[in-house]
Formats: sequence, C-alpha cells, structure tokens
Amino acid sequence: MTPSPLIVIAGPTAVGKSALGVDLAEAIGGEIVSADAFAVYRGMDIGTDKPDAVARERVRHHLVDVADPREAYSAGRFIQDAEAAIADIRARGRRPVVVGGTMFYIRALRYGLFPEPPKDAALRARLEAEWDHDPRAVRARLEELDPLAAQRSAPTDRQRTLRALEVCLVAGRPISELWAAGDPGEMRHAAVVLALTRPREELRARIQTRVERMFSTGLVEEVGRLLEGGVPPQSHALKAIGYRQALGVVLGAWSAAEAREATVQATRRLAKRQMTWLRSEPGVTWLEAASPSLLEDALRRLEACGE
RNA sequence: GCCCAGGUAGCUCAGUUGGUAGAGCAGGGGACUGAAAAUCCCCGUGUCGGCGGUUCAAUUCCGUCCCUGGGCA
Repeated sequence: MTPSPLIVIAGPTAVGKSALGVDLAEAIGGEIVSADAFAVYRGMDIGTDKPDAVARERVRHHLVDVADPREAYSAGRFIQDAEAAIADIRARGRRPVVVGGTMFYIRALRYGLFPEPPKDAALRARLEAEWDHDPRAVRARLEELDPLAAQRSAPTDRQRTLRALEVCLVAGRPISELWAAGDPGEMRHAAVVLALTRPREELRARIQTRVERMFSTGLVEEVGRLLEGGVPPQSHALKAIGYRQALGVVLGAWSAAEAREATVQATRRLAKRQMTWLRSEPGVTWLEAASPSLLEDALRRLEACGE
C-alpha cells in the first residue's frame, strides 16, 4: 500500500505555520516534522521561535533540538533525519505533517539531492582562500572543468562556485553529471503543500512584533549563553537572522535598537525570498492564514486532494 | 521681525554653465541540487515647495509667498 501523500505546511516566516501545524496534526492524528534549518540547534530557542512546551505537549515534534550549535547542520542531514522521522511516524500508524520555512529543505525532501562524494574539508578551505585572493581565477577554473555547472550560477556567487568546484575535484567528474545522475525523474514523495499567506502589511506587522519580543525576552542573552557554551562567533548557527545581529550587540558593535531594526529588515527580506520560492513550487495550495476557519479550510483542501 | 542655509524618488542627498534628472539606502521581482535564516542576479517619472516674470525653452536665472533648520533681536 502506498502511503498517503505527505502533508507540508509552508509559508513566509511569521505567517502562522506552527499554529496551524499543531491544530492540523492534532485533528488528523499527526506528528510534526519540522523543516527549519535553525530550530534543529539546541539552545537556540528565542530567535528561532521554537514551538513551546504547550505545543510540544499537544503534538509530538521531530527535528527540533537534534543538533549541536557547534556543528553545521545541512540539507543532506535534514533529508536523512526527516526520512527516518517520517518512516517512524507512519510505522506507528500516524500521519507526518512537515512544517517549516526552509524551502530548500522542503524541496530537497520532495525531490532528493544528487549523490554527494565524500567531504574534503581541507580542499574547501583551500578553495575559499583562493577565492578570497582571486575570485576570477577560481571561476575560470570551474568554467573549464564544468561549463554546464558554471552556467547555472552567477560568476559572483561564491557559495555555488566553490561548492561546484569542490565536488568536481573530489568526485573526479563534473558536478553537472552528478546532478543528472541523481535525478530520478520523479518526486520522492507525493505531497500536498499548504502555503500560508497574509496581506503584506499584516505580515510586516507580525514580523515587527515577533522580533521585538525576541529582543525583549532575551535574544542577546541567549547568544551570550551560546558563546559561553563554546559556539564560535563565526559558526553557521550564529549566522541565523537575529543571532547575527544579537552577536553584534554582544561584541559591542551595535546598540540593541540597531540590532533589532536590522533583524526586522533581514526578516522581511527572508519572508520575501520564501514567497519567491513558494510561487514556483509545484503542487501548492494557497491558504489565507488570517481566515477564522483556517483549520477547516486546510482539512477541506486535504480532502479535496484525495485524503 | 531681520540675516543665513536649505526645500529634487518612501529616506539621505547629488546634479543640470537654461534643453523636464541620478546615486546610496529603503522597497519590489527573480535564481536556488549537503552553509540555504545562506549565496547571488535584475528593477529608478519624480507637479525638481507654490505662484508669477524673463526666455523658443525654467527644476536651473529673477521676483514673491509658504515650509524646515541655524543665528541675531
């Protein structure tokens, strides 16, 4: 018997995904699989707006607090962890509900990633140094090794250029070949994606309120605790929106007010990018998050999709 | 009340030796294959404060009025 489609709740940050996730999971006998690149880290509670004790009491949450902030989590690990959680939930006769705003993770879960060659940290470090010294030379090397891959990223895109070059060198063949090989031609999961939206002004107001609350309830102190716990200032975890800015306060570079405003702005931009991603995501069903009958709306959509 | 300095894009300002204007920021759109809350790409028409005058032509020069800073009374 094929499992029923994966239910995914997505949308821009602060739109109200978590609340609907808990309500919906409770209504259908489900459990939540978080798709959030920073809620995975232990000790990062305030700035990630992690589900609180009440929510976790009502519905079981997976992939929250599963990583140490001193290590770098990744999309690859997310897929592994998510697949394990989904299998576990289904084995117990319950329904997985994927909830989160990290669209890259959601897309990776739906379509998969190409088979990655073993990591080579030393090589990556070397390439980074080379890029910082002469980006154009590094870029020229990728264009020679894998013109197809080069075509798919801007010459100024450091992250993609380095990643592509690294994989080409480690695998001994163009990354574009691996991409092609890793494409199974079909989705790994049939999914119903419920995308939440709100009027722009309303979303902005919610972002403002949420960020103010993060700072007034101790985001800066949380960053202080992470640093004391051995998380290096340049770690992946502290690049998260809000954490980066709060770190600026700890280091004395910014006032709390400046950090707060910068966080609001960065969060708005994040929401914009999440919307861009969602607009092009196939199989999306849009829902107005402010609807008083949101849960019923969601249940009706699931029914309409063959649930 | 008088004397300065300003009033140009949502904000901060540049500029036009007279031919209706452009940067940064903000904002918007897009890309996305193990860092993704990352990393990048693209997008600038607005009574140039109001009204008169000079001029073929005024945002630019002149007059006047209004507004905002600062100084003097």
